Amino acid sequence: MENLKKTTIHDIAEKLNVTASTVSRALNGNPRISENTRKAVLKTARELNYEPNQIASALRSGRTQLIGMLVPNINRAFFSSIIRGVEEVANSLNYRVIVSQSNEVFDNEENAVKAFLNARVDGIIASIGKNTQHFDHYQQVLERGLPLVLFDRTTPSLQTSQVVIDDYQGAYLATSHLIEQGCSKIVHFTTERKIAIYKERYRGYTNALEDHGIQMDETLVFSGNLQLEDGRSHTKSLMENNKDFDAIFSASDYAAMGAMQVLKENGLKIPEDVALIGFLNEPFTSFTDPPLTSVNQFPIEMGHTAAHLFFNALNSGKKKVVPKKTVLQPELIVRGSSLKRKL
Amino acid sequence: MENLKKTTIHDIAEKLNVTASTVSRALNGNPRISENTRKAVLKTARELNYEPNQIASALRSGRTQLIGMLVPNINRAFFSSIIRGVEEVANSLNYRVIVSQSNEVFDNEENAVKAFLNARVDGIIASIGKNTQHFDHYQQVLERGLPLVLFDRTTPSLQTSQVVIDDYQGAYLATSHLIEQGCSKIVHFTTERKIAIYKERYRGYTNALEDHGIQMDETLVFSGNLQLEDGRSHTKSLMENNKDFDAIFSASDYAAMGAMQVLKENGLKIPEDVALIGFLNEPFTSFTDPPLTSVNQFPIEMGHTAAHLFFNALNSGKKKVVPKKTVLQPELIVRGSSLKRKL
DNA sequence: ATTATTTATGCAATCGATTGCACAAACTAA
DNA sequence: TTAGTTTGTGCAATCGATTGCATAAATAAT
Repeated sequence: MENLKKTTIHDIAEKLNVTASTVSRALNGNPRISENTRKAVLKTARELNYEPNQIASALRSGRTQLIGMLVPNINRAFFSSIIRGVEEVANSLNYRVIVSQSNEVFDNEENAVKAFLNARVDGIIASIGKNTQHFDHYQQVLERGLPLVLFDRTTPSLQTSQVVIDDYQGAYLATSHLIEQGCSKIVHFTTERKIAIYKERYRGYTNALEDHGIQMDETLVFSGNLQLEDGRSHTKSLMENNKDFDAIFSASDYAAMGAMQVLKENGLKIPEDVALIGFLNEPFTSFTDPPLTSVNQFPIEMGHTAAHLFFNALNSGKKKVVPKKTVLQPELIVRGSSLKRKL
Repeated sequence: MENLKKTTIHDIAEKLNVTASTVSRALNGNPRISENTRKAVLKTARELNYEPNQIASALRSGRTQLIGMLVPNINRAFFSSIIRGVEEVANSLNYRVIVSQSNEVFDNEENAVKAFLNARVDGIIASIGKNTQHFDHYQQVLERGLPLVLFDRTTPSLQTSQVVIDDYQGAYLATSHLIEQGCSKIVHFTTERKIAIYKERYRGYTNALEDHGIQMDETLVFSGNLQLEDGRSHTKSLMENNKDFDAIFSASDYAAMGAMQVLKENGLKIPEDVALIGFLNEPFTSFTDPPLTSVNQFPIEMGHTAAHLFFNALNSGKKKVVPKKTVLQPELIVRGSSLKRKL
């Protein structure tokens, strides 16, 4: 059949009457190898169609050139864009990314991390599951001296680098924008505020109100799962109770979408009767009618940043690096759903 | 510091006064090991917190438990859902998935495949880039005896398993539905029809027209990149030329969305004046106004199928398997953009 | 010309698990 | 009892590349 036998450094060595050590060094650009030998090795390598066996290299050197990447959901635009960002940086440095998803289930998260360690990844980039309460599995990663970078969903329990966007600022911008548009009775959709990011968004919302001298009304805050259905039911409940409100700031685009549907079903005009803002800038937000104002988290850039933090930690070697926390600034993308006054 | 030194089978062996061979066999369930020894090994392994080094195992056994997965774009719902599907199956079998994206650039595709081979993946699952014309890199995969499964974007040039949906059927269903809604002057958005899937959709469109006795009008077929902007410009050109049409069947949801925007901008009612159907059932399709009728490709199921084909090929070992082609049946998801008559 | 230094390469162990073959002990059959 | 099996382990090579240490050859210093 075909030439299935792969060529190794030994084949190259034999052909050139040198040893495998020399070939290895030549290929790795070791300065102790003479220019002539190096050239000969490279030439022969090409001729024999040599391709390094990364597994063998990994075993000996301890570096697999693999990054384990853990996300709650791979098929959500926000996360897949982050993966994309990480990958762009990683691939350019000849690293590969293994992806796993937790589906927000703690056991999956734990298993994925273990599987990564068994696969001997050089480090892990992860976003924590919604229901994760303890972090031993991540702690183990750190104890092995492997780089660990957390993004978006992080925890103060772990002493490690992380990248988040300024959720507070995003919420503050959104709420302020609504106020500037003349709204004052602003509803907020959030979720049980255990996770930092939702806490921060809530804080941004309340502070913006306060800074503009608007009295906060707790009955306008709804807590749920931030899915489409939650947005729908919150809005229905607003209507049924004849609540007086002129804007909704939702911590999620999906819930905002649910609100938009119910508002339209009830003949309310957006943004004239109720202005609407979501969070995350999901791809669909520009396709709704009216297009949905949202907060862009720059997921691809977040991926880039996560990767850079990762390689920083990786290259600093054994010497402990001070964990770095990068906070990206979000951007309010103003669209029709909140723009009452033509600028 | 911490106990950084990982325990190996040698540590277990030493503690039990047996050899590493025995430990290895015990851990792998080799029947030649006595029940007692096996139990002792497992117990000690647990005590010492042993975790197998997959790299060492991979080097010796030649199996890395890694699948290379290549997609054009990871942050597109269709592809990320397929990845999700593959992953679900792979992880349950203790395989990991390395993901790379080609961004439709041939060089990237080639490099990614090479990188996979260097990483010694056990096989590859891929969707071919739009502009890929030759397939040597994939041929090499096959020549090495590695499983290769193609999904969605495939080619007859490669003798290997593949999974696609019945694009013909999807387009036929869509077009027929429009006809049943009373439309007869049906526009089609497509792309240069080199890639099988678009050819098939075109064929489904024309055959449906024919079967319903409608004369095909070539001037109603627009070829472009199927992005939002393409949909917009095609539709504008229709309007400017005062074309007589009552429906659009787009081979992509994005182009359909572009059409929807322009139609609405021109005061046309959807579906009364123009009915509209897309393809892919992107998440946003249910959020547009009116919601966009589309063709569901069942991406997660496609991922499952791809994975199953992969493991079939993998487990059949050296003996050549007959490549299998699985064709999934699509489903027309009827939404407001095409539903003229209330059912 | 002799010693010291640099340069280029080889030697051999190593990473950790797997596996074909050998072999002792225990058991069965004749 | 002796030969023939079966059962359970050990031995040692192997996968392919890396790397600390040794060393021969070439060059520089005295």
